[in-house]
Amino acid sequence: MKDTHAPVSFEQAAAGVPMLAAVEPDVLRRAGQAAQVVSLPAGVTVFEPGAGCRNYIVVLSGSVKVRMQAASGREIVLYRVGGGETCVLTTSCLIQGTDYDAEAVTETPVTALLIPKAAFDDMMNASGAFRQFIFSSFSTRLNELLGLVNEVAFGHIDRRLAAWLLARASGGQVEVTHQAIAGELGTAREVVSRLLKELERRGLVTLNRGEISITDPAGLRQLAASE
Amino acid sequence: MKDTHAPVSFEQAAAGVPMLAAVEPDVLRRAGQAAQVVSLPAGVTVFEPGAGCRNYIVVLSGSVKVRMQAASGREIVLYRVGGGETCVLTTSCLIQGTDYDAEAVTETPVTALLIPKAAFDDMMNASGAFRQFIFSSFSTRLNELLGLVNEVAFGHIDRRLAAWLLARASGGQVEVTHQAIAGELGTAREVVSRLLKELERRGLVTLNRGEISITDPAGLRQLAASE
DNA sequence: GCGCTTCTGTGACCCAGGTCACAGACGTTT
DNA sequence: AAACGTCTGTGACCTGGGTCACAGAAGCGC
Repeated sequence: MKDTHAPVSFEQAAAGVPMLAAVEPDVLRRAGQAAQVVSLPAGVTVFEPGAGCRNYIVVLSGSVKVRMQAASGREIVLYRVGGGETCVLTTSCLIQGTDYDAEAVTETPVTALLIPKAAFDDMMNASGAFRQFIFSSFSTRLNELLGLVNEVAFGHIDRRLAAWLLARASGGQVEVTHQAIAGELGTAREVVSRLLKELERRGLVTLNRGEISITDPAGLRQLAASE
Repeated sequence: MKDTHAPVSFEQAAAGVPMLAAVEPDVLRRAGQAAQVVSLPAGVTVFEPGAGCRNYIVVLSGSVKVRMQAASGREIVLYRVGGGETCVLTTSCLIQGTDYDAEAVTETPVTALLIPKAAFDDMMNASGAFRQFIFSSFSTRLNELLGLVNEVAFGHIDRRLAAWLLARASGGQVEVTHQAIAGELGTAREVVSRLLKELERRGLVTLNRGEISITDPAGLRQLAASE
């Protein structure tokens, strides 16, 4: 599926999401009646702490990041939701009827499928494939979060920084400000600047305003893997 | 349900777990064929990182704690599973067919229901009530873990200690060693000792070997709630 | 009682990383 | 090119909390 032409119909949308494509046609048809496809620009808040939730959400294209904010203003990214994925927090709120306690922001233009709670419940009841989808999403995120707990509780920031750079670099580059990285990792900008400079000194990366290039991926990987 | 007489039959066991009692009788009967009730003494390792998983587990009585261990040997408790609850990690491993990456240890004698994967799958397919059960477990744990991430990333240990004491004290008392608390919170024993002494100085608790008494719950609560 | 093990208390120390306060550097706008 | 906003680099500093190294205390077994 191309990003340039966002799908407009539910059918096209569902076809582009493997897990949905596996859902029984009649169930899918019913869901299609109630569902809608929306597109959002980058930088939009999808939900905030305290908000309720009445739609199940499947991201079709683009990326949404889900983060928590401390009272101090510091923040940490919990996970991101990409094309074909869903946001567990939403599922969770939907199922339990509770409110969100994190916030979500689009980081690129995003197209997404909104499925009202009633239709969601119907799918859950009627389709094993859909349940499978929901469950694996849950499991995956759960494991990610366990990893995050581990990292945050015992890991060092230089490690996490290295890992983050590797994970987010495409073509050996990342376009990002130090401030933004700080927000990802849950630390302060100065710390990121210092650590990055240190990495540059060691020849692992080169720094330019708003952009970081990885010059020694192996070295970075080693750092990221060190305990 | 009393702890003193652990249930011996599947029927008795299921009856004691509200969420299972809601499952359709015929589904439950099928599951009962395959399931078994086990009892474990305290201090037994239920699963370890890297272990696979072939049974769904419902704790009937007692308590199991699930924790992660860092390479350094420091550890942190992720959550505990009490009577009528299930371990999401197990569910997750079962669904995804992946291995555990944490460990679980009984902290009291435990009775539990083991349901083989095949029977579990059957229940999932056949019973909406069961699915409901699984999903709310997932959601609940997920939220707990989010809270934990938040705490660990931004919280201070004195706060967490205060909260922990309040959560685990029964009758204003906790029987626990400082070492054990350190393992709960993911810190070092000396740190716990120091902080506890400080709390005692402030008149919030009194300390005795292997036991902590809360003398000023309100004060502790205030500390626990402070940002 | 005596010795062991398990807890607890503490001082000394260290270090990652958070905070503050600026100073440039770079880009953009006008 | 002047001016302004955004990024980045850095020094100085502070502090929470982790580490080490012991020294008592408390309970336990003999």
